[in-house]
Amino acid sequence: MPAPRRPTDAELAILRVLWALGAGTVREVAVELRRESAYTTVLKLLQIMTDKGLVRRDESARTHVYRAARSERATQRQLVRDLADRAFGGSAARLALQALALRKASPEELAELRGWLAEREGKREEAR
Amino acid sequence: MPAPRRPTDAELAILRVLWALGAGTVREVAVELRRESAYTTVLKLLQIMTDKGLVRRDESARTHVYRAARSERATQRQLVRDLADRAFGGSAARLALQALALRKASPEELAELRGWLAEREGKREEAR
DNA sequence: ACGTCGCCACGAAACATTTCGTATAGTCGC
DNA sequence: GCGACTATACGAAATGTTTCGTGGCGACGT
Repeated sequence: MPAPRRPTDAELAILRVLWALGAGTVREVAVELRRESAYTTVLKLLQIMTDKGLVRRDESARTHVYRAARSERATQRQLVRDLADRAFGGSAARLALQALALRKASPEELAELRGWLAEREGKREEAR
Repeated sequence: MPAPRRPTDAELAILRVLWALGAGTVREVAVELRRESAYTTVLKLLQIMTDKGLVRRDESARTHVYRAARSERATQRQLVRDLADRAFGGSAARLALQALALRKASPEELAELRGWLAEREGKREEAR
């Protein structure tokens, strides 16, 4: 149970909706994905995802309410680590560099990046 | 053929070997993946990948020689963009920050990152 | 009470991925 | 030519993913 498998594409699309809503019924999720999937498709996916442990289901009411079992952040971490392993020889830093080379970062994002690097530098100094 | 589909896990494992070798026969690739896949599995995958346009096959000799159709770099770009779209709302910069938060960067990688950021700063100055 | 509607469960089709066995044929040494 | 070895091609099973239809059940209005 500590290692739920990597979410598939369709599962991830549903998780995105749940993260945005906080929680939601099948219909609410289906409405958000209307262009992509029929109601029963979303229902089936959510049932499968419940079995897999990707979402949790509150069955106290007749209309069930679903929540993502893991945070968006934790899932992103898992996906990044997975991609780093599969395509970047395990180096998340190399992955990061490729990502940065892709598009222009916003000033806020650049500031975060500088902050991270500065903190990292601080640690190196301390270590002396 | 601007849009070959995202390589699957098994396909990516083979591409990694081909990028490392430059080019290789089925047997050479299979040897690298010995623990994971039987010879005919690798052969089948390479045949499928040829159809998909992921690799190119030189059939001039009896023993065919395969090459990755796209560079490692270009494929990484595609995968990063894909993951950014699927899990980071399209923001490659946020993906990069998550990758860095994994804290597994080596000194060399940190240096690269500093270099990138410095260059970036330079551009901002120039733009004034 | 009855019809209608929304909801969930289930099954199954359609498709993709991954695996490997078997068939077939070229090549080399003898 | 014959046998051993290696190569590709092909088929098909096993598994995973995604799709949706149908059926049954309860709630609600009239």
